[in-house]
Amino acid sequence: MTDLRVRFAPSPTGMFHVGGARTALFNWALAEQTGGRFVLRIEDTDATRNRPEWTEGIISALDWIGINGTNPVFEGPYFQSAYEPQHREAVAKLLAGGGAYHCDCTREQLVARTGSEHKGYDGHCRERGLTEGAVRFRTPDEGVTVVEDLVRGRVEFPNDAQEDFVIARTDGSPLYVLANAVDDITQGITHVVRGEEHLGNAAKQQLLWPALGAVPPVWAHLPVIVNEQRKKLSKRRDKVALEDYRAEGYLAEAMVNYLMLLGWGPGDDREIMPWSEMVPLFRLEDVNSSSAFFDEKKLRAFNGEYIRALPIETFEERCLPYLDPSWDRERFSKVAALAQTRIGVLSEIRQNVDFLFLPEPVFDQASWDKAMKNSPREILSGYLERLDTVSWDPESLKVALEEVGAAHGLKLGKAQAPVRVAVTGRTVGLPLFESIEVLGRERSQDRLRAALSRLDG
RNA sequence: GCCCCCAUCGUCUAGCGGCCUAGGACACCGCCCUUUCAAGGCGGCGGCACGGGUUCGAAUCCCGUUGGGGGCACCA
Repeated sequence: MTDLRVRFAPSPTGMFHVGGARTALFNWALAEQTGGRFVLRIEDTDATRNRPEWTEGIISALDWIGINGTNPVFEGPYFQSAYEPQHREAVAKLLAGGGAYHCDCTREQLVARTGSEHKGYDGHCRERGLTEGAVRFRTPDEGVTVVEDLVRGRVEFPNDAQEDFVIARTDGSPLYVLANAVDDITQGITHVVRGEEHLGNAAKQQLLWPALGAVPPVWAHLPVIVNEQRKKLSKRRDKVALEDYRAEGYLAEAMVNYLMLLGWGPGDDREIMPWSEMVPLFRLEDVNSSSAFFDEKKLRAFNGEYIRALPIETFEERCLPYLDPSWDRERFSKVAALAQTRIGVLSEIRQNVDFLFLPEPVFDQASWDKAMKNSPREILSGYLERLDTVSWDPESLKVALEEVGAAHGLKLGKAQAPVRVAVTGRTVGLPLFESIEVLGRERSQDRLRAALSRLDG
């Protein structure tokens, strides 16, 4: 099937959602695997939330996760608002063919007639022959509407529970369900792959497509991504902006890998897998139909894997945005490899190496207290003295501290604690003797002296 | 209230009637390695929501219950 056309149709909002990213990725995988096309359509019909920079944000977010270019073809963006004439034309056509009718009932009148807030429209205006008012689509009264969904199977919607829904407002402007269907038809979409929250729309659109003279697409409704409370991810309470993860130092490859595994798996026991290997394996039929929790812990573990797999030069470059520009690049290079196995997100690089560049290490009292337990003065001053003459390499620096520690009955594990905090400000971090080596003799000694006077102060 | 979807370790999943004593990954807990912390290695904890069927045989099929979730706008 080389004529597959999928689409991703976000409405422009301030930030691009990880859920949207997964939907886009699934669509993109399908396009790539079949040599089809991916069309981006910005659903901007709601003028109240529509700014040009939102669209740019969506495009750059998609670009970041590899959705761009010509293989497969990235088509668009199209703007739904630009197709309003077609939408109106479709409404007119439906009106003319009897598939839709005008209605001037107000919400209040409807509730008064049916005696309920939840009954739905009662068909009051069906035969009134109005020429003005909102436009309602005439739905069947009996039987069922069937949506054949690739991830959910056959889904049946009883028609008696489906009201004649509005497709155009009183002022003539078309509504989403209609516009969305018209655009999909116009743009030759063959597979509609979107979030589960649209399943109800599919029931309406399954009716709309034939009424508009088109054969319905293949439907696939993906499970929602949820938070720890099992609620759909919401921008209000959850961390959902792709950009935030990117800024923190998550690699696109890790994000893509993780997102693909939310609702889908390659079928074997592998999880860390490059995009190129996932694409040929991807099948909508294999997508899970139950909701999936977005687990940042696991994402971070994946990210760590990808970070460690980076060639060292690449790793260093990727770290640069998280370090001060004034910090010496060569000095950083000397410890980069040591830091690479110690971080899960790029932004964590800073706390691992800052002591090499700051005039004084960043101390926190808890670490200090914890490390200055066993003969700290003796260790510090003893080591300070040894540093005058010791040969400047990690092994010698280590042996020297071992000896100082032994003189006070402390093994290296205990003896290194006060030195580590004195030099780096922290109780955990890069290997100590490599750190001291890179820091240099004078600065290391300065820090030991400073720690000594801090102990007395 | 109505419609729809879903249900395997805490989490993401493998499983699509016998290969299951239910596999992997993340998380967690030990041990090893070790100058701290990681990384790495080894091991452990932990699950088929419940009740009925169908079948020689059910995590897998059917029904029900319970529990979650999504949707019911002249929003998208």
